[in-house]
Amino acid sequence: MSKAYDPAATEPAMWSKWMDSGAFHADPSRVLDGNARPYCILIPPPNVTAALHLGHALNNSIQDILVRAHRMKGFETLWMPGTDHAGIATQTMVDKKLKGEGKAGIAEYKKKELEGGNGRDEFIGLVQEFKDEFEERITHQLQTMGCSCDWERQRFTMDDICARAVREAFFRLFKDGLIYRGKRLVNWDPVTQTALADDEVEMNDVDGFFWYLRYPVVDDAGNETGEHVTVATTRPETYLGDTGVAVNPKDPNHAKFIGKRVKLPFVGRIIPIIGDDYVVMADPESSDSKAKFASGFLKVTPAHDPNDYMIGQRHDLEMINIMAPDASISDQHGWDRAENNEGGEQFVGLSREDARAAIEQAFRDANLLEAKKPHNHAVGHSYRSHVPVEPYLSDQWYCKVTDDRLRGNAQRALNPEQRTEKSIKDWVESRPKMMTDGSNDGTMSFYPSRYAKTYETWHDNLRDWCISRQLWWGHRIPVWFKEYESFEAMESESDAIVLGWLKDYQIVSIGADEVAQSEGHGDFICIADADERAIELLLEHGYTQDPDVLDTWFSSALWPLSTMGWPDASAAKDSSGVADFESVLGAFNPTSVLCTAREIITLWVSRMTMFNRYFLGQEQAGKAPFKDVFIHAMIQDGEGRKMSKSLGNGVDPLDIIHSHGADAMRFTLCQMTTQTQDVRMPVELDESTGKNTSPKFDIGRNLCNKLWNAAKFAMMMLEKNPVQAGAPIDAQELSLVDRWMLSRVVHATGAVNTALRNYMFKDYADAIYDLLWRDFCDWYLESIKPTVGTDPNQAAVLRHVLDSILRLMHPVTPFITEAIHERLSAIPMREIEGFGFDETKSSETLCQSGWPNPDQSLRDEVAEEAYGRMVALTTAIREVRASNKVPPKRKVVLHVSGELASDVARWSPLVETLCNLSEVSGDEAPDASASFVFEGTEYRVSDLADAVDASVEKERLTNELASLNKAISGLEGRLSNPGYVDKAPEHLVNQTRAELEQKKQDRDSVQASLDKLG
RNA sequence: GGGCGUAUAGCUCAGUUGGCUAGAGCGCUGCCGUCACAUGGCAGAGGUCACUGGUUCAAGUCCAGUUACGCCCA
Repeated sequence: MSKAYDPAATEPAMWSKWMDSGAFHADPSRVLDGNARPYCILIPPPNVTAALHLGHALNNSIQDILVRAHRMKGFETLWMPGTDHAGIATQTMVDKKLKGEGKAGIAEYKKKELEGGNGRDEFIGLVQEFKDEFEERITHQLQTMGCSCDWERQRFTMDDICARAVREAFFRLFKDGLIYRGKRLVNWDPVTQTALADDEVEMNDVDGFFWYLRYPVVDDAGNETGEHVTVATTRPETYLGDTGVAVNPKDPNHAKFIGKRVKLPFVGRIIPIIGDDYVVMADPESSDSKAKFASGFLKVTPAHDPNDYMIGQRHDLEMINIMAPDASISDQHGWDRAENNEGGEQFVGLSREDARAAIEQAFRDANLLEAKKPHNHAVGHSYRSHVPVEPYLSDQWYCKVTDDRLRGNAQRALNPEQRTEKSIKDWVESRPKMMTDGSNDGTMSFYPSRYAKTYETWHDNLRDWCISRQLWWGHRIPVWFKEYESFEAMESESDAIVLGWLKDYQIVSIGADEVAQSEGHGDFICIADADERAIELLLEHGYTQDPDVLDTWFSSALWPLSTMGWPDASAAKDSSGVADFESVLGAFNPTSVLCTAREIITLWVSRMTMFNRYFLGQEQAGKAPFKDVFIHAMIQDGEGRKMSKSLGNGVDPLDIIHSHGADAMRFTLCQMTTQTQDVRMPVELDESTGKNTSPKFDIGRNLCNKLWNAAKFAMMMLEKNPVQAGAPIDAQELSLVDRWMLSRVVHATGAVNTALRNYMFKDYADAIYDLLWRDFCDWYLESIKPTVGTDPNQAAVLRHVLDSILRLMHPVTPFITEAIHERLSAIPMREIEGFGFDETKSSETLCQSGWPNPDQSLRDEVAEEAYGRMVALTTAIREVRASNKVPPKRKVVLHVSGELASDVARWSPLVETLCNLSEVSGDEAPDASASFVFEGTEYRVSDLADAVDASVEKERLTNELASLNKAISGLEGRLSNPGYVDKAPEHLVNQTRAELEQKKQDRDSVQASLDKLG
């Protein structure tokens, strides 16, 4: 074995070994036949927009830890891999990339499409290429990290199997009335020209203004009365679409205006003044900025502001859209300028920014601008194009997630212990059927539990989900539309034409409910599957497919279903060639745990829960798609900033693997995964490679090197003194150090199991770090050096312990442990009673070997106590050696008598080895010796050097005396407090008394040594 | 404005149900070229646990408030 561990020479070979052995392929039949318990994790599919960064590395490392540990524990384990098409992100990225290369961007392809060309398909082809490239790159990254996914089952959210799930889901929701079309205000991105979901909007603070505009009051005949009202607004350009002015009816100063009318300057439109509680009354003294800046009059623009929209609904105000899709002022999209024009044309065609300036100027010139005050406020921006989002009236498809069948079931999925008191109360009152036996409710838990609250409150404030996107890259909405001349024509024709041909379909006709505000008459037909003939027929009869695509999260929400072949697993089997596809859903849904970051709770966790429960339910809702949801920390750079390309602080996992190795990266990330919400990773630029790195990964690299060398040494010893065959060894008959080491293995196994069960990844890392480094290397290997070459039982213990360490470490450092195991497995083993492993599925690989399974009762407290005393003695001797500057190589004499002398003799040769003693003597120490205190008694070491420096010795003892006196007075203080003696638990009081006694003895011994020095 | 989180050694973080003389790794200091490992070993220095009150025999830990920072939602 090489002197240092070389990951680059090891990792590819181990990966091939795993792939060849088929170790990662899950067999659902073993679950369905009752031969194994299932363990399943769905990968949060990374976007194909970019390569993975360290956040993904962390996310996937912990999944792999869980998956590998459970595989070794004998679970039938499936880790489902895949990637996400990430609609708007990928489309934008490709557009940018094309432009950057001087090629035609999406605008050109849109033009081509409008002109009757094939622009859409051509552009999608380019995105497809981009996706292929990144899918491959991401897959390569995951595999290089060692991710033990079932790679034969890899999915992509837009592949055929996922597409079938999307169509089926859309159809069923459509048929069940949970998808509807509505003309609503959406978050409109004027650059990408698509609607955005609420959570795709980022709130940014901007320095803006409040403008105070004066609107003249008019009489019944429309003539100005000379009065004015002043509205306060942050968006003066929207005044072109005002259809009312609102006043709070409780407003003592302004309520009298209710019922009057005003005329919009230049526009000429006469609009009513209405009363509405929403309006904030003016209060210049208020600390609330709304009241401080308010004038008491609120301009109401229902087509361009969500709050105004609601006011408009309440008061039946007109909705007038004054903008084109690019957010320029337009009189072609709802504003009939001809009606009462008094100069409004001057603003038409201007961008919203220019219009704002022009309107300010026009009002100022007409003496209608009362004031303009600076104001910092939050403005929604597109998370993609980063421009302010425009509330915009448009026809969109909505998913009625507020329906109890979706929202209610997502809420009810939550473990009742994690619900707040209030919600449990509501639950009982409003939903009496909840939590009855077999309801499938209450099975999902968050780790850490505080995230349950995020989940809960998000649902409380939920609004219907706008699922259509005006994009090209995504699942095309499976709805075909035809407009008819009249309602009668539609009824007679469409029924006759369509009903005869389509087997499974759903029609929603305009003129019914949600679509009432749309103009004209027409049918929206949704068909159940992609029956080519049916689509042809629809096209032949003048139907056209909706040009929009679905929000990416619609397909992501189906991930637990689509990856498992729902709704048609036999079709999935045929198209994928994976023979056992039909058994997967039954065996592995619900999955065991979802590992993700907190920003995803609302976007994804909730929606998967809704869909899984809805689509897998019959009379009652189905099960939640996972039992546990583990939310891990987000990685930030050293300054607490998110890692991002623009900041240049991102780190590619492959760079870390290159410099430190995959295991080192995984271990470090595991150790960083505490229960906090952010972890910091100081990033350094390596000048020699031009790549980002972080010294934090040294810890993992060092650990791997330590393991490598310890294993090298251990195996060298085992070759010298091979394990001898024989009956299982009774641990009680072993030497102290062997019993101690075995006990440490029992302890560590318990700690590891507990840590993993509770998703405490740092605890897992620390447990194996301590086991390997502190217990095994620092103490065990050092202790056995003189005996392991000759003691056959010790060889058996060493063989066993190293094996156990490899197994416990394998989930986090799979490559190096697999490589060492390859050599170790050639060395014979002898059983030690009670220290078994779980059943090994295939002894060919460590990754399929059984997990250590010692009975926790085998923890040897006696050995741990005795060895602990030996360690304490060793430490005391080392300390006195160090403070007297004894060279490490110098052998010294230990003088002990009484009980300790027999202890040391019994422990021999541990103390001699660990402290480098030439002899243990029962004789009185010579004057040239140094003292130390152990368990309240003074002992001495001699032959330290040619002479002992008395002043150094004196200083050390004086310091020790001071610290002992401090401790004694603290303990005495505690014991002299009657409250403590009376109220504290008895064992603690006794413990304190014993401690005080010990310290006093220690102090007396130290004092005696000092006195001797004079 | 509402919610969540964080504040402990120079740095990155642990610290379960209150029992602590507050821990780990890195970094720092000293010694060590030693035959598993210098990616190492031994020893050491370093902390008013953000602040102010409160509860308690006992507070890093529980409660209230303050300050600073971060995230999410309006």
